[in-house]
Amino acid sequence: MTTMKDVAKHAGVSKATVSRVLNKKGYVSKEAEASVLKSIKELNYQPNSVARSLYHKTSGMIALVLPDISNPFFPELARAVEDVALAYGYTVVFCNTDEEIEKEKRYFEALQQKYVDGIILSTSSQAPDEYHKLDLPLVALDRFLGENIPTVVSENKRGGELATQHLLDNGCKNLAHLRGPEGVGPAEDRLEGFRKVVSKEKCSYTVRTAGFDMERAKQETYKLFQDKPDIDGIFAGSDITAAGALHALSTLGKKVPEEVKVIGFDGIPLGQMFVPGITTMEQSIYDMGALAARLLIKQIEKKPIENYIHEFPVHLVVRGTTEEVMT
Amino acid sequence: MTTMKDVAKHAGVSKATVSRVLNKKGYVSKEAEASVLKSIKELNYQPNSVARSLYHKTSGMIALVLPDISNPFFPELARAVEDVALAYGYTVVFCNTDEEIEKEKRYFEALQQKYVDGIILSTSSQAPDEYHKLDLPLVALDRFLGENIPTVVSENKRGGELATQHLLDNGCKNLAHLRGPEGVGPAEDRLEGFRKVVSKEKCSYTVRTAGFDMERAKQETYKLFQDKPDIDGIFAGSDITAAGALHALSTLGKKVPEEVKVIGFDGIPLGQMFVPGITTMEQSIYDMGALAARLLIKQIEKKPIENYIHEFPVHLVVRGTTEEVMT
DNA sequence: GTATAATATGTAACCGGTTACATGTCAAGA
DNA sequence: TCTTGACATGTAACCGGTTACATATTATAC
Repeated sequence: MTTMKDVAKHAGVSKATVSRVLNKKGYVSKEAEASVLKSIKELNYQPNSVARSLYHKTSGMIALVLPDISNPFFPELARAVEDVALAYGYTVVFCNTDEEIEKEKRYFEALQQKYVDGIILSTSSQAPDEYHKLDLPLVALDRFLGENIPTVVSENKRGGELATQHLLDNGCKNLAHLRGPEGVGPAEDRLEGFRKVVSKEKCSYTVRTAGFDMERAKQETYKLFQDKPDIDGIFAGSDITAAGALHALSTLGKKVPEEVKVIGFDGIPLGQMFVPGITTMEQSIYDMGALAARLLIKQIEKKPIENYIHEFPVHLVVRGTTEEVMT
Repeated sequence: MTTMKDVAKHAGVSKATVSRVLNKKGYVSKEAEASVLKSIKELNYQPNSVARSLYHKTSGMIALVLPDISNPFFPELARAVEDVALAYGYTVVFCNTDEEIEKEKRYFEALQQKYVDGIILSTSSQAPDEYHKLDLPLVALDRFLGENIPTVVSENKRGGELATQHLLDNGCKNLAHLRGPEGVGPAEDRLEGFRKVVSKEKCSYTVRTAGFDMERAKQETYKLFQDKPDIDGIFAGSDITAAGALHALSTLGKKVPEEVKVIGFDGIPLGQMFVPGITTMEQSIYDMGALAARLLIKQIEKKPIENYIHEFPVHLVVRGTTEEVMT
């Protein structure tokens, strides 16, 4: 590896001058600059970013902390973050916490020691205070961590309302909501939306906790129909949950959408791969990830942030599980 | 941030002694050690890994270079890599190249400047020589890059054979293979397996390129049945491709598995979420990722590697798209 | 009792950049 | 002609660790 010293010697100048050329800072004569640039080329010099980090106390790295990249909701988010990061010259480190506090803490320690410039959090295991203690630029993505942390979320409550309304509009009389994990913001908000609509419309309903897990959703659906065989509309807390429900319904011999209608949430690609396609409340997953990354980089670069809460609209995407549509 | 200097002062020793305590290297008296440890606690000192990196020319980071994390094959792989990395104290940086040489090159530059300790490559855009020039520990994952680069792959050819044979065993007479992208190793190997069986069995067959893309697979399937309406068995190059085919078949009104049987490849979770479940050649995705990470770390830590080529067996998982099974 | 080895610790250089500061040149302005 | 400031460049300290080397003390051996 050629270092700045080598370049300096080769160009017949001091390290300082080389540095000035590289950073376009301070005064450098045309001749010196030309000479340095030539030497850089000839020696194929690449500045060492670790040395730079040490001095500047920044690393050009941002971390993406999420529960589990193999949950299909996250890859697209991660992809968006990485695309934006790349465009701005940042590198993305990713951390799967499985929502375990211990793992999260270990990551935070390691990340701080590496001078990561900021963190995007899609988990919420710890108390908000902990996050502030980090004294690092943060962005909350798909979670809410506190007033003064920039936040990017979907209109989950409204989505819950719209999804529920969609079932009712399609003639469902007995609704079930397979809700996401307790304590997880978006899941709570979707439930709230569901509650709001069913109580206003005074229709019969039930709520079961299915996490965001396909297998569990399947089991809960079996139980659900054991208890309440007349359910004709299911609002699943996620598309994965919907897939689980559809599985169970298929086994139970219930026809979708004729006998039971199902709507999911998220708008992950899985939904349109399914046959029939899963009706869902689509989130702008990629855009959310991209915005989160941009908000983080803004903070890192000390640029002002106008809004702290960014709520993305959700869109009803009607597919085969609620209406018989042409494919 | 407290530094070693602070700790040294507080403990009444020199930086060198603090370093010795931290690294358990060289001679340190019991008293000095106790004093240093106490100071470390009291000052809540955390060593700065950037400074350490600068001296050691290593970073404790490994990079995972893949085409696109939002391709459902990769999240599980990434997860496995990250799990192992975490266990060994490494951090994972991830890089989506979209199989573009330019992107890949930019990443490599950035990674070298950051002293990444090694790279796991699930892409193959560049010529093998380029990879050797890096002079960094490498592991090829799901791709073959050269004899002397440790490689972790599935038995793709054998998988192709087994999948094809499974269709024949189930009575298919007119086969189609929706092959993966040209030039991509696993896709070529699966095709080779397909060819081997169909030519031996002398059955009618056709091959279409569908990439690993659902929409394209759908379109190719439409075209396929336009040309050859009597196709009764489809070997899709990936589960995503299979999903696309199933979509098209549903639209075409072809009954699966009665009229047409479909088998995919990969064993991604999508397959079992589907109704009917997608029969597939299952790869040990997680195990492959985990092994790749271990092989990389072995190289980084200069431990001997016994085998350079690791071929994981594939397993036929029979689901609803080839046989009518109980769910 | 002296040579020798093991133990203990500090000093300073180094990793590869960045930059405050000192110094020097040269041209414009008084 | 002398002052002043823009321009140019080098020296050295610094970021926060690590370690070769020097030095000092104590224990062991002969």
